[in-house]
Amino acid sequence: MARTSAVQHTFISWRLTALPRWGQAFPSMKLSAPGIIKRISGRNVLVWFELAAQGNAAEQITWLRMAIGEHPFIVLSSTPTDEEAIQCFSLGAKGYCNAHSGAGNLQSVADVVLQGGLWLGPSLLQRLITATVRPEFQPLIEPVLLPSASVVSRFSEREREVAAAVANGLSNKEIARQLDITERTVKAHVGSVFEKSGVRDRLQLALLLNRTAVS
Amino acid sequence: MARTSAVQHTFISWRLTALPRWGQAFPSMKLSAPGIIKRISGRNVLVWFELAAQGNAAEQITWLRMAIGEHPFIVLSSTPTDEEAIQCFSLGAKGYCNAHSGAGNLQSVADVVLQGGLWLGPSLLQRLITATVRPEFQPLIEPVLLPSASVVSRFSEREREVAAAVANGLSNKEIARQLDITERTVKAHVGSVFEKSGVRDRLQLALLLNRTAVS
DNA sequence: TTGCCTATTGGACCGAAGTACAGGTCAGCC
DNA sequence: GGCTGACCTGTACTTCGGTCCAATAGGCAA
Repeated sequence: MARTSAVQHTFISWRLTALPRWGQAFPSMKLSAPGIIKRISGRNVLVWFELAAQGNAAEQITWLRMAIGEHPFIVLSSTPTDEEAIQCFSLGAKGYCNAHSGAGNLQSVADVVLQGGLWLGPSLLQRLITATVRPEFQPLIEPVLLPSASVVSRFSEREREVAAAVANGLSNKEIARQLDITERTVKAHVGSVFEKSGVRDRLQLALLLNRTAVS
Repeated sequence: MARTSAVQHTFISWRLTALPRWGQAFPSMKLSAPGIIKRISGRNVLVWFELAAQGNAAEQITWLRMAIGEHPFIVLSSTPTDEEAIQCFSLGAKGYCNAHSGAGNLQSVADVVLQGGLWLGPSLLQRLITATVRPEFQPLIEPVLLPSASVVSRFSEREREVAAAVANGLSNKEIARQLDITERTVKAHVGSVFEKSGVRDRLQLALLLNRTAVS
């Protein structure tokens, strides 16, 4: 719960009434008005965006995304509905919850999102479950959990094997033993995997393949 | 139910004993051994992957994904558990079910997945439902994507910050810049984080915090 | 005050990771 | 036959990661 400390929480809202609650959840938070978002910099930024009651959600979020770039964002709605939630997720939101949620709740949401998850909220989750029985609903989690298949497809057989090993945390020496080749050869494969996937080291590769990374 | 006809079902398993059952469910199915998956081509492909009893699931799936690319896959386990299911879903599985399921059951699973849904299985589904109804349970997705809360809770503030940075793939030098401290100090924090969480290097830490493989 | 924890830093050290340059075999293809 | 790509290995080198042995300083509690 405390791990949110390194994160810059930026709330974007017209209202100020919820400010104390937000401040309680994240002491280091910042507040911006929707009209005057400046370029948000830094690595660990989490944006909380409260939908204006009037106006449609899609328009507001499209606009928001242009303002904040690639930072993950969570949508707060004072009149949440499942339809609106789905709309938000399809526009890239990482979370959707009631604007009147308490501090503890917000922290939970943040924790989940910062770990790369989606925060659905109980109601929508219920529907998602229903959807496993009633297939007419569209997938929700799909876009999040999927892999970087496009990158991997360019690996050779051997490269795939070493990449998988790296993604599981093995050292070069261990991979060498496992595949019964020289550590030197492992390095060669690892190197070309880096090149093909455009990462700089094994950690980033692991994050990429495990679909976690942010950078 | 009918729409499964156009789909290429590919089963990947060491065992052959279940073959008749699978063939009954999907007459046009194909079988591959895990060691020799060739590039799977075609549009409508659904991959069924049976976990080997020994060896961890994460490793097998990471490997699988690299072999099959973007095709959706369903994991079959002869000893299914909720924990393993969760692990599979977080690695991109579209379904998780008992390897001994009957033909009719498999067809249901296929239907759901082909409609874009997720097949959770009754036990996990039950857990999700319970959690949505009884709010005193912690957020659902949390235990899934979230961490080793027990480990993290023993970190100090600073250690949490550097741990988070490491988990996001930053180098010591970058972390130092970001936190405005010496690289030497970063090393100190990183070191004590390793000790507290019992991992040997930053890659394993990243995997641990991101809740992926363990090996 | 004394002790403990935390944060900070230094220097030295060593092994792992990654790169540059150079080779070698083997298969398929024009 | 030449060409190409995947695979394998070697030497040598630089950089990074991680550890050991220190030290200083602030906060907090017995």
